[in-house]
Amino acid sequence: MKQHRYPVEKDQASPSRSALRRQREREQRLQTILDAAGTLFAREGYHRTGMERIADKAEVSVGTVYFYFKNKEDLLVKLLDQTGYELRNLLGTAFKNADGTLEGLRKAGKVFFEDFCPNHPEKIALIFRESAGQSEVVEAHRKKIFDKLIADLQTALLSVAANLGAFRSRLAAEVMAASILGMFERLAYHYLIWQDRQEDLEAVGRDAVDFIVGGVQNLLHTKQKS
Amino acid sequence: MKQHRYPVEKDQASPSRSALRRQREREQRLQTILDAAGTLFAREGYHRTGMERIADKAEVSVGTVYFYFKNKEDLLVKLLDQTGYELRNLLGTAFKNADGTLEGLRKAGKVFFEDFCPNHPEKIALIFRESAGQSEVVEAHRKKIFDKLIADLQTALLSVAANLGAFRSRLAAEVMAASILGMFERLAYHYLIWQDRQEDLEAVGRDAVDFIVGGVQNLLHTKQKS
Amino acid sequence: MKQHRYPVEKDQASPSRSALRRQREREQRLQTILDAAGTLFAREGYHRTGMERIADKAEVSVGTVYFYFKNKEDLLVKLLDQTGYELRNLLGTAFKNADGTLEGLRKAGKVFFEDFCPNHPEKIALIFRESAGQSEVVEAHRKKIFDKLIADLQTALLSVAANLGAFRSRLAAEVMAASILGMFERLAYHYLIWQDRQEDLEAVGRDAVDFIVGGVQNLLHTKQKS
Amino acid sequence: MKQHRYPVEKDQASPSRSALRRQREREQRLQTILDAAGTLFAREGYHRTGMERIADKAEVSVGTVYFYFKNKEDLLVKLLDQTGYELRNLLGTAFKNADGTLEGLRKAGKVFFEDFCPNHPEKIALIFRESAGQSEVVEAHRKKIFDKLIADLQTALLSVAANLGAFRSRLAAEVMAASILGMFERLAYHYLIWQDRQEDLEAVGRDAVDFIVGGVQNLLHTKQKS
DNA sequence: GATGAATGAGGCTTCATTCAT
DNA sequence: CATGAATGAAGCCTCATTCAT
Repeated sequence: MKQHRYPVEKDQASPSRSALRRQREREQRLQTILDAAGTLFAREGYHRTGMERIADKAEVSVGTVYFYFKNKEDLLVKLLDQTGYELRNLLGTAFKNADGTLEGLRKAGKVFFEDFCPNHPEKIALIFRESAGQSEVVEAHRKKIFDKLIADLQTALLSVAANLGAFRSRLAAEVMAASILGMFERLAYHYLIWQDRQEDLEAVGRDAVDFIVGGVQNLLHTKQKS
Repeated sequence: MKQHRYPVEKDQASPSRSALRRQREREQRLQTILDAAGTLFAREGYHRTGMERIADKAEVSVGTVYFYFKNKEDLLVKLLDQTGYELRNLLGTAFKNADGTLEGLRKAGKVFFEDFCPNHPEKIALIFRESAGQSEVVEAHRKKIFDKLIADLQTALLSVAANLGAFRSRLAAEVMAASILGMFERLAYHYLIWQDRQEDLEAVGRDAVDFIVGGVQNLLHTKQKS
Repeated sequence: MKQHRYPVEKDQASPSRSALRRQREREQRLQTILDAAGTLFAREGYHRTGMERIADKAEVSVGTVYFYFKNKEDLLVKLLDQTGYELRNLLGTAFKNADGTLEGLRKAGKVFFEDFCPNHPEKIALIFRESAGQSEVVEAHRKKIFDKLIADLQTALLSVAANLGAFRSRLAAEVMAASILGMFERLAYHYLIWQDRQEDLEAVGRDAVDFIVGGVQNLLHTKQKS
Repeated sequence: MKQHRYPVEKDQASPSRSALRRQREREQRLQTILDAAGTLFAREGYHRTGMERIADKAEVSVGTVYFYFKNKEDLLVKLLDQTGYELRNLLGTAFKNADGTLEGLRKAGKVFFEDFCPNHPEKIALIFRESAGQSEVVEAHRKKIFDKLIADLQTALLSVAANLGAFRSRLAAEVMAASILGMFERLAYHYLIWQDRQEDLEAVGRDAVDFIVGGVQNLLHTKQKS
């Protein structure tokens, strides 16, 4: 069954020029469709967006959408995965540039609120709203993405702890990681989607990071008072 | 066209006994339907739950559901409002019993993670998943609920600040309020819905509260005690 | 899940008059739809008949068709079963009126070619053409129907043998039963569907029966020469 | 518009060697596609088999299939014709080798049940199931094939009658011919497709032939020997 | 008030066929 | 000749909502 073949590298040693071009065009078209779907899902909602609308916006036929994607759900899953990957990359890079100190978290907050949010509000809507509770498959991907983000944050927190003293409780790192994600989620949604206060995002990010830093320090052993 | 009359109090000075009984039965039935819908929405998802399914579970006919609720969306909105009201009450009570100190936040965290979460996991699913991005009307209600919860938290934080010194930034209180809500949301969802770790909820709540306390202190100008 | 409820007897001791009427109307409507589908399937072919056409012909909406039948396949299966049941009844009755002799077969042939064929050509098309190879489920029902018809014929043949002497081979009865069914099938199809020679049906039936009688006798022990 | 040229013999007096090779390759490819389609139609059903599936199995592209065949229906028609031709040849040969006596029918039965059936079950499925009621064009070809088979059988029966005495009725020969075809059809389908009793096929064929012989004799005016 | 049969617009998906490369 | 991406009409089915009884 040769169905829904995603671009595969040719086995040939040197693919012909035209083959390369076709390959490129294929990926472009796939991304065009994905973008169209992403925009519409964020703007109109997953359920209220019909496949025909997506095809129209991507300037292809319905059949073409189905040539590149198994079904509507597949479209959402791919979009979700792409966004999750992007987000992880973004935060992961921030952590790497300042490992072992709280500087990593500061950078991550800054890049999230000052870069990601204003530039990709539709991805915020997608990952934090449209992908919620749509189907078992989508939910599974969502869980995986969130789990990975939490794991990354947890790792960053543990490397901080390695420098500044252990955490006071068994779950502290995991709880903080999930908390930080929750904060980012609700703050972005609150200031970007519900209220349109892009101009406040920088300040929000600063306060959020300070809040996080205070919270993290309070869960370290070296600190005494609570 | 038939109007959707919701149960209204009789204007009579002293309603007859049978009128009272009817009134009570009416409210009971309404709540039965609401409960059925809530359970199904949380378990199967809003869109995958048909009106007939709800009627069946409530042991009434489809027509009856439409007698009590304008439409399916109305069902979700009512459910959402009810849950929001409950949550606000719960947290508001916690704040009142220890106003002006961080003790209010501690109590709120405790009651949320140790009472609300384990007893109403379906309400967590409803308010944090099923009500997300279903329609403009639902989203508006959702926004209102979240705004109120944030406002409540903000008020509580400001009364803390009144005791312990002002916050360092204009937005601090609002940001912290939204952050706390986001934390509760993601933590509850993470530990209750995605993983089934009810037994950890207490510890999670403790760490979350400590995290919050640290965060709040870090955003105060003067920070001595809690 | 209270879906696709077929008319069920009320549990009440004495169903109200209106309930009885509704029940009757329900069965009538179900049959109306079934008839519409049967006619169209036979005339246009199962695959070339859309659900909308069926609904139109039955003067109901598409939704109503789906209220009474699970899906298009269900429609075909019910039709097939009904036809199979009818056919079995018809032949079975013929056998009963003359058990133990070849007279049963004669009667069965007569009733098939002179009653069933001219009166229900669309059922011939349905059972011998449209139901062939449409899906696993349909094929299973088809097999069951044919198996039963063959079993009935076999029983009749064996009761003949009980009178006139055993068959010469282990499989003889089964083979003859299937053969007779095949004969009826192809003859009906040939003279009724492909050529429109209703006027010949009677003669065809007579010859067919004589052929069968000769065949049966030739497989009995009592006869010597082959 | 492109025309669908079927491989035609070159008009040249002596085609070049390479032309010959090309011609051969063309026919091979055509047959490969036909075989792929035949297998899939028999196994999965005509409607449930997509053109892409056929192309895959034949290891060519969809476009290539359309180069050799006008459309999907054409594929089925060609397959059907091929099978019909094969079957006629088979039976015709049997008749020729023993003309004028019932021996021809015996041979035909033997070759059908002992050669054709076990070796080409997929062709049984194709001619007796998949080609039924698919479209007017297919049905027309099917009718033509059956008509020819019946005509052949009728001829054989009449040559028997010429030896042994006339048939008792005007339609007898035609009825018997159609009957025999129906018997073969249903028996093959019953024992080969529905039940997998290849091992019984020989015995089935013997009984069937005896049945036929008895039947034929019973329709002759004078009946002595076979 | 309650019932549940009926509605029909709208949604997703398939697949035979075409045609530029 | 061969390819396979693109097309889009057509099909099946769901389900929120209505309304006569």
